[in-house]
Amino acid sequence: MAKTKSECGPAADSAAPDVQNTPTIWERIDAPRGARTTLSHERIAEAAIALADAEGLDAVSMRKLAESLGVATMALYRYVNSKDELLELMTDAVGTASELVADPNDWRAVFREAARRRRETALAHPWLPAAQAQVPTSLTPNRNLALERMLAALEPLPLTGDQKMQLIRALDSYARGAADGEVNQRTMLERRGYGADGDVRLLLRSNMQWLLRSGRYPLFAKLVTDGLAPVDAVGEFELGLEAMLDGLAARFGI
Amino acid sequence: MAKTKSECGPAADSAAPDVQNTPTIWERIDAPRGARTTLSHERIAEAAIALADAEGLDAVSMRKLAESLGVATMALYRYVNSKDELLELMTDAVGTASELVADPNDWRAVFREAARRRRETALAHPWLPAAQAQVPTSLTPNRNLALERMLAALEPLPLTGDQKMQLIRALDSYARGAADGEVNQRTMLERRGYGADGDVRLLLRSNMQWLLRSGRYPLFAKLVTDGLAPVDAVGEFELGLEAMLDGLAARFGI
DNA sequence: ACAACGGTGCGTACGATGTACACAAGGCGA
DNA sequence: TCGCCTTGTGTACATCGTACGCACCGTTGT
Repeated sequence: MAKTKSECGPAADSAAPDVQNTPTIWERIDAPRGARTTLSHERIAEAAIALADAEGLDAVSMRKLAESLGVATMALYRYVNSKDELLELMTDAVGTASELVADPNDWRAVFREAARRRRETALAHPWLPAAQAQVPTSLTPNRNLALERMLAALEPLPLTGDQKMQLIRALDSYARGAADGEVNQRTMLERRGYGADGDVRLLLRSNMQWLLRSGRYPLFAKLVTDGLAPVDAVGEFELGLEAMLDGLAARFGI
Repeated sequence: MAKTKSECGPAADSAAPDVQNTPTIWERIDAPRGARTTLSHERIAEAAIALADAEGLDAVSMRKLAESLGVATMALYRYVNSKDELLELMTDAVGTASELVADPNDWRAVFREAARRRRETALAHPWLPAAQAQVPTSLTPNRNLALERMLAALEPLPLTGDQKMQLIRALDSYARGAADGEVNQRTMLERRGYGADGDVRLLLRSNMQWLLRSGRYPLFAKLVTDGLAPVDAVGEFELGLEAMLDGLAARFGI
């Protein structure tokens, strides 16, 4: 994206500290708005998410979104500076943290919950990984909330601030990778004609011809023909999650 | 994407086994081609990657790519059925596995190498995560090669095929998440005007106003004002990696 | 040597997209 | 009630992916 027409000519000195001072959408979003409020950031995000859930991320165009809101296309631009910002809005909005069930003092329970939530959100909104990859974001309200909760859980432990962040980022890396991977796989299954909750082995089977013909992957081929059990997605996610938690706990002595 | 004009009308029965038999590009790619070969999959992938590296993924349009190859736009479509397939080509081509240095019998060394390679590839081609998210792929030649190598490393161990796959996927999840996260962060830094290898704390500083004004993230705010050390990206990646390896090894008793 | 044929590259055209810009309209403070 | 600033509208343009039909050429069968 970033197809702004003006390309910002002579190029902004990329070393200057206060250059690029464009406030993020999150700083603008809380400002009170004037008259005639038929639209709102919330309504826009909600409609966009509904559209993406129903017809995929590609279907989320400014025109279609505006139409689904009963509004002219350009009206959206009073709330969003670019489509990228719309995506930012969407990725934040799907992560509304709702109530937490984990014991806030049990850090492993809190981390587990955060990881599971991330996975579930991604599976519920399969366009999420693509949106996040297209519009790099962190420091978004809901992500910060999750961060804050994890920091709270680590509060009683004897860790430096840097260590806490390392812990959180490591866990987050796993959760992100696992969630994205799973979405990836489901999307692939769907595109190839099997339902999103089909069996991965169907995919393997349909591509086996090519796999076997080039004898380049003998071990993998053997594995496939010997027969793999159906993948237990939740179980596998939990396994990696526990492995990561164990490994981190051991490494930090907690 | 997937903007094919014909939308495939009456809808293909999504349960039928041999429906959607469109061969992947990987099955077509090895077929011998006829006359006048000014183009090739390799040349196309190479040029596309160069373009993406130089000007970002958005700059990779069929027109620009064709121009950079000194060829008409539509010529590309003799090698690629859609832009999605071009992205598939690109994501596979950046992963050319080159020589392996790890002792092929030391599974941890092999896994480490695979994870590091993944991270390095993503950092060298920051558009990769976006491309992968946009066009779900696995079963691509180079990814299968990596898989094969890991399977080989696990060969001497007393594990079932399913366990091997679990091990590999868990490790891959971490590597993927960590790499994507790092790329994400660098891209953000760049967009905000700090160089890609700038300090994350600059980003925090520039958004602190908003963070502090809403007193919603007290712990995080405290962390930031107390001062965080500059992030050691490699060290942090390695830490999570070792934690994951330890945790997995323990869990599988290997 | 030559003809024909199938694979290769080209040019044009169309619908859709993001968004710049100038204008209309509608609610709030004076 | 009047003005004014904010919100919503309409039009226009560059660019995108790609369908379609034609031109070209290397190979192969005679």
